Amino acid sequence: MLSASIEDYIKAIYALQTDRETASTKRIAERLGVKMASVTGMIKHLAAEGYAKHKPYRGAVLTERGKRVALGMIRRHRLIELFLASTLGLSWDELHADAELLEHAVSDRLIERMFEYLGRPQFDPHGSPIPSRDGSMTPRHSSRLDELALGDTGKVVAVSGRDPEFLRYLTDLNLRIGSKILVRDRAPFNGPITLRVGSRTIAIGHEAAARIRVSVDAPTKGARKPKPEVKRGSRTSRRAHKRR
Amino acid sequence: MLSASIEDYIKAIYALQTDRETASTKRIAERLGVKMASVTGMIKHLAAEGYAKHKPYRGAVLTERGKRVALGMIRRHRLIELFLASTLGLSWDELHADAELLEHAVSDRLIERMFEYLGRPQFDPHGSPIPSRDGSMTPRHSSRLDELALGDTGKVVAVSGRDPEFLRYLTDLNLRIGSKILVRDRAPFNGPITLRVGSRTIAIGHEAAARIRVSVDAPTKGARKPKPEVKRGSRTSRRAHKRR
DNA sequence: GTATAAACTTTGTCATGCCTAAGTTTTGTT
DNA sequence: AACAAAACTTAGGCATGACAAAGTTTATAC
Ligand SMILES: [Mn+2]
Ligand SMILES: [Mn+2]
Ligand SMILES: [Mn+2]
Ligand SMILES: [Mn+2]
Repeated sequence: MLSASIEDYIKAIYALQTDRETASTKRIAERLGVKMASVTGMIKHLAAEGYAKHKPYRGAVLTERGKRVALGMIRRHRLIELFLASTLGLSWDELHADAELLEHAVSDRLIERMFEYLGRPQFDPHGSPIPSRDGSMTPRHSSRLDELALGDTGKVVAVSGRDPEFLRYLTDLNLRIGSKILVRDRAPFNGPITLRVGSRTIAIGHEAAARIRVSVDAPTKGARKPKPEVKRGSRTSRRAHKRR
Repeated sequence: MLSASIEDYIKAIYALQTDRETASTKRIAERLGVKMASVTGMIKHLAAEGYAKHKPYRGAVLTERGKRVALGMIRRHRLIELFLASTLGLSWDELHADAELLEHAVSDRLIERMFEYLGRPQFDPHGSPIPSRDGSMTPRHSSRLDELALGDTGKVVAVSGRDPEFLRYLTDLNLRIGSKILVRDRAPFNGPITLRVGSRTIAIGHEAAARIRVSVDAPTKGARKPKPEVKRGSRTSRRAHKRR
């Protein structure tokens, strides 16, 4: 059995090597809250055990074996978050810390029971895909909110950061998974983005917007991109979504 | 924060000192699956931290502080078992092993959410009382099944051992929490006890019967004790222990 | 191209929690 | 009382996983 530490290191390397090609010692250390010396030691251990390859002074990369472990842990983590949200009604900002510990303690049997109980779900409460038992994930065509064009409409499908403060901030703004949005204005120089969310108009920083993933509606034929700050009728979206 | 090991040691000492006055090194070691030398070391550590008193060559006794920890852990353990049974529908033989690990990983916040979700329950799926936040437990007036008299009727309210084999055996016999039983026969020399359970008649060993707690019905005025279904039933076991 | 800074590794140390082997105390015979 | 067995403690060691300090490599600045 792998220790909780090892599982967390593997998860961290996986997450980091997903943007960049490789996970640097420094970033792993930051993510896990340990010193770089400890990371070097663990990378060597992981390499010795066949979970990762160590390129000295160049960081770590997971082997196939390591990736399998990582996806297994992500599956557990996300199922646990969804399970806690579904049963105890925890809000999305309360989930991560508990899941981070429980992922190492919940038995495989329990995980599979949760999976069935939840109806074989595809996504967790943050909109992230839940890897299947064999490690495949349903990908989703979505855009970063900060990259939408003026007038675009869409629906929030996922949020990256797991910082509770950030998630509560989004909740305050009425932004949650499924929220419909319309881009009203985009200030230049990485300035704030103004959105229509439900009946409210909000401004959100570039930083935050980049952490929000949106599925953009296909433009309706004949629909004009609305001019910014202009009063408009109801937004036209071809697709009939359940409305609120 | 206390380590999982320490929490398990404290729980073990609590359980052991509840029968006997004191928890011996040997029995703690057996219960936790470690060697006696390890137990001695840990007892000294617990004593140094104020959770227990060590009487060398005489075992360990928890301090008030230690007892508080023990009751807290028992509360967690039992709430987790009930929560898993209620949500995922795990049967009583599947609960203990998972709870034994989860009790160390679930946050206080989650425990309290479970407590509310479950409607502030008093008993776990094995019928054991769940300590309240302040450490008090609802006691229950019940008798060991092996001490019932011939003709007694009652309801199963709790089962001690947590061995899955044993619990599945009881399930096969139709014995679960709430099952109504009637004592049909008691063989002498610690022999089997014959019971009516629902519409079935079963025989259960003395050993097993001692692990089953029953709340005995008050005898109805005018009700006859049914005759044991033995023809030559006169070598009757001595009836009535502590009754009435 | 050299100097400095940043990233990284190596070495040695420490706390936990377990074990084996050896020694001590208690208990149970006879 | 005397001896053996059982229960227990002590001493020494090992694995894990963290850290600090010191040394090395790579990147950046001038
Ligand atoms: Mn999470
Ligand atoms: Mn974790
Ligand atoms: Mn249990
Ligand atoms: Mn435990």
